[in-house]
Amino acid sequence: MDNINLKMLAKELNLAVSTVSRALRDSYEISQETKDRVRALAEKLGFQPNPHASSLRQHKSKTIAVILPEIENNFFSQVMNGVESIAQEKSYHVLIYLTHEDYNKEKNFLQLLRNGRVDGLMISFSNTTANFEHLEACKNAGIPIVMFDRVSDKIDLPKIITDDAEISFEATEHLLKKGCKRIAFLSISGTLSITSGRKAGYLKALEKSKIKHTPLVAECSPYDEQNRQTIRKLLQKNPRPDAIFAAVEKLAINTYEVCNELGINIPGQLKVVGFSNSQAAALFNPSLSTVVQPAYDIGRMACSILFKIIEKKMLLPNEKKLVLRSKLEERCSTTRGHKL
Amino acid sequence: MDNINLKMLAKELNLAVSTVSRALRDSYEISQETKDRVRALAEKLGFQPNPHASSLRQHKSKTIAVILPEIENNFFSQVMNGVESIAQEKSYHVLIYLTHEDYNKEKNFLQLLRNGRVDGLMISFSNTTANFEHLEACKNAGIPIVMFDRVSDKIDLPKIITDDAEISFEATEHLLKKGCKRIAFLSISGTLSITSGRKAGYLKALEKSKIKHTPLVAECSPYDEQNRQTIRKLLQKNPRPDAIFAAVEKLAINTYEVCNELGINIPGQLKVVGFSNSQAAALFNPSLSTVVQPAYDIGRMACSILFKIIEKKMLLPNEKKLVLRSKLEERCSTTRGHKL
DNA sequence: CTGTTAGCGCATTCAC
DNA sequence: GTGAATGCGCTAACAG
Repeated sequence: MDNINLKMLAKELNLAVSTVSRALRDSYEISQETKDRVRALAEKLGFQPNPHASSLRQHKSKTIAVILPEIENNFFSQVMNGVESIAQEKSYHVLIYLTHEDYNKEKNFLQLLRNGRVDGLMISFSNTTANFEHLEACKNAGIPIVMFDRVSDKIDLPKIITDDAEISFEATEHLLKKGCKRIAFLSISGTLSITSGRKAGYLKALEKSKIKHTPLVAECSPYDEQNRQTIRKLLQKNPRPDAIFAAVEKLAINTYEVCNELGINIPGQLKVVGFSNSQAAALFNPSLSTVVQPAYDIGRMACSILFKIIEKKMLLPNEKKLVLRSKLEERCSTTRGHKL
Repeated sequence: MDNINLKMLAKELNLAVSTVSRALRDSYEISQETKDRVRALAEKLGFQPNPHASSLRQHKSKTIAVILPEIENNFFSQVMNGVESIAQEKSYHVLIYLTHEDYNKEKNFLQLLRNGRVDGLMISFSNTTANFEHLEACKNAGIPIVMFDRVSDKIDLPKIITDDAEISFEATEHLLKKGCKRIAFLSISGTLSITSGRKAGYLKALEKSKIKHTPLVAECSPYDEQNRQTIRKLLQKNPRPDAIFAAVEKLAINTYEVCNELGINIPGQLKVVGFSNSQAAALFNPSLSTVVQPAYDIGRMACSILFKIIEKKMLLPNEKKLVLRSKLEERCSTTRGHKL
């Protein structure tokens, strides 16, 4: 029941603790014979070195942390998948923290990570995060950090992002090309980098268009019912928007729900395009045109770069700010159709 | 840059290390004045105790591990969300490990957890897991363990599951009631508890029905394209099944994809019901009838019970095997309709 | 109420 | 090649 440790192995083998330690770590100073004996016994007893002891001793934990706003979201779960794939290659452990869009939680988590618990961390900010002292504190403590997706330019740290403004411009132009004249933009509240990027792309496309209608921007929340209410109001305006660009997956879903409820036909009366990483978007009624982010790759890249920092390798210039490209998938929710 | 530690605080305050340690942990033996002084300085310097040192000393890590087959799946991400909510209440850290349905990875992960890295662990088996020695080893090492969803009766450990057989019986009867006469059952391969439970419910419903057709069982894989191929073959049989019961979310999605491809009308030519925890199932074309599992609650319960074990509290008899109820959501993919 | 001392289990000097 | 001794940073037992 009590865990075996080096001391027990050493006693059993009539060796010194240090010899056993070295043998297990394949030190060149140890004879093959001794290594074999030691390993055989370790194997037999299922010896597993105590990670806290070696972390304490070596000042490294073989652990990284990922701080996310939420996990019930295809984007973030795909990111996690990517992160984990790299961590597994490196035999690292992964701690996961969910802020639920709460700055205070984010702050507390970062505080807990400030003393050796992890060798590095990756973060995507909550939408209530307005200052970055908590991250600065970790940075100053010397912890390797990578930001991804929801990042900040106010901190000098590597970031992995996507081409939010460009792809949003493209998505909005796509709607314009389909004949839309009153396009609404739905996003989560806050001053998130992705929100402003996506909004900028939307505004730029409107600006560039002949129509130049007043932008219709609605800020949403993390709560489905609240968002449906916001969307209901938006769609009951007169004149009604003829398109919605949802900057976040769940808002596209909420839009569909409200349209079903109000009997608004997509794409006849309203065209919809939304950010989404769900395979199921193609199965919606009608199939949803989406902006797909390379979520898995974001996770892999962010984690790879984190390891480069941990291993004190030099970062290439483009690795300090890596921009991956999203893709617009045109489907039936934006097809040109007769109004019903 | 160098982290502050108790020794530095003690020196600065002209106190003994142990006094500082006790003050920070609010020991009753320390005077209020000293506590205040210590805390003020600790606060000022942003002191955070080294977790490895205290874990080593106290033989506890304030960390639990969750071992999952995958995360890109609404069921598991909701479970994670539930787990995390409890862990956060307890101020515990959460390590996540993804087996990707690979027994060897599962085995390696468990091995890494066998020496103090975590205070407890939760696991849902991979579908390639056929023996449980790896878990037994952890159990014998005295690590608190809870199994959830994909569990095994071969090990005497607390399990949180859902009423797979009952709800599958109900789902199959639902299809029968809608007039289906050749119902196929799609599940992932392996000897998973959930697979056999769901299959048993399906078989029992067929058995009980007047029709008693030969069961149509198709085993699928983790690979979308392979599964679509399996489903294609199934749907090109003559006579063709008139219903599919998908025991796992992604297989329902694959079914829709194949139907779109082959021009098979749902629910006209084929009715579909699938396990799914996706909010978006209601937006499918047609909306998908689903078996919804209480995933978030599974996560919360599993984690709560794990903490009861960690805290050495007695488990109530029903906490050793807790069965939560799933719910059948009837939607358009199973409405009675004229064949096209 | 506070200080001294002794490890937790491991990796790393430094001896021999 | 191997062993003995030291300390990572913290907590706890024992004094006083």
